[in-house]
Amino acid sequence: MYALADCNNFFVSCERVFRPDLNGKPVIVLSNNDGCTISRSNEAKALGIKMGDPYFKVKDLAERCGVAVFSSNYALYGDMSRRVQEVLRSYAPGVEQYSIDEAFLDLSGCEGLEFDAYAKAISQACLRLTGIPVSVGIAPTKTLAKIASKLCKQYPKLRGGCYLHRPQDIEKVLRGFPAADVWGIGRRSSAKLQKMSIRSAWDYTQLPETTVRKLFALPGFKTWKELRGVPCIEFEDLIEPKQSICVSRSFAREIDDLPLLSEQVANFAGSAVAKLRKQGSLALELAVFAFTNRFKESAPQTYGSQLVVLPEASSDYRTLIQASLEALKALFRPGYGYKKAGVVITRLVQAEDHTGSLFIDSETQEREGRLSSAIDAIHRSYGRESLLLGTQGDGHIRMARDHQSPHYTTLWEDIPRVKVK
DNA sequence: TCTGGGGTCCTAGGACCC
DNA sequence: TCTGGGGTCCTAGGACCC
Repeated sequence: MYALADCNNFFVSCERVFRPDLNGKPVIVLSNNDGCTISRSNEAKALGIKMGDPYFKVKDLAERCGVAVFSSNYALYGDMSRRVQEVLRSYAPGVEQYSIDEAFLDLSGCEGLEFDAYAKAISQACLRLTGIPVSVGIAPTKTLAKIASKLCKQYPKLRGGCYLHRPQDIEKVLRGFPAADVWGIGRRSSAKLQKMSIRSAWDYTQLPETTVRKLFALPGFKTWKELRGVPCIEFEDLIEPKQSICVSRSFAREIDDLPLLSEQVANFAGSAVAKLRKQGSLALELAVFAFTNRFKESAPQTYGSQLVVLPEASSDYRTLIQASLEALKALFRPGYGYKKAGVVITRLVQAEDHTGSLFIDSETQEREGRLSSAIDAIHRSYGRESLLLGTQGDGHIRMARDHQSPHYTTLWEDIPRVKVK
């Protein structure tokens, strides 16, 4: 058996932990730059605010209906997520953190348990110990566990826990569950199913195997089997190092000059390197991309990306930031207003597995390594923004975040910033 | 005026080999 | 009209997830 623990309206719930006056009221959380709606309370959903709705389109409605609006506060959400995971770990030998607000639990070896009561117990423990409401579904496959957890949100009577295992119950649930809402069936596949008059998850399970394989390939076939109770999506509780790391942002306004854009890109590269170093990897390639505002149809559009193959696998701040600036220079076209840019580092290798090049000056490398480690240490003690390289920006293009809550549970956000040239 | 960010897996097809 | 056959590796892009 697998459990899926899914935090209800997670970002909104995090805000409510410290603002209990907002329980029962409409609340939304916005993406970076206060751009889109990315989390909604049930009351906000009832008002018709959709996932991904641009804020400027729902602002009037929100003001009219007294919706509490928050800018996203990832320091808070990350910390609350960690707390929920901690509770979950006390309930299962294996926990796979699937996303910031979801985790799978491996319940093999727990066969003697009363699973329905267990699901409810996990949910209640999360609420009691973290303040976050969590829906826990238990079923023979991950895909069915996802569905079971969704049922908890639909039916408050389940009190946060649902055990779905008897074939007749599974059939009944799947008959009433839209195929488009199944984990693994996205927009494209839903459209195909729609055309075939396949509406419910049950209809999907009744398609012949060969049809599924042909039309929906291996991923669709796995989903088909999982819905039929045959587990085939593996449980992955080992945290593998990332194969690629991307840091990108939209800007509050368009940027048309290279020096200013360079500062931003240097910042993105710096953040990406910090993540790279944290997982103990080295990068062999780095790419920079930048593009104009695609919603502004009257303005000339451009999209540029540039790859740099590094001479040697590296996790050195200066090397990678330098490379990102060279790439940006190569792709930059004057006369365009860039709205978004990013840095992607790929071809990652683990530092301990890496065989160095015969032709590299190891003394220089050693010095670079010590410098980057010193930067890490300063960041750990005084915050990520306490020390920047001279090429990095100091926040000319501030992100719009007009509604951000305090960082209730984490440090460093108010440390004054020092720029060292 | 104002439209997010960060990942993984799979597959078709191209390049290359003999 | 007819244009060998079979294999591997790599990559870009599609589809999906939150």
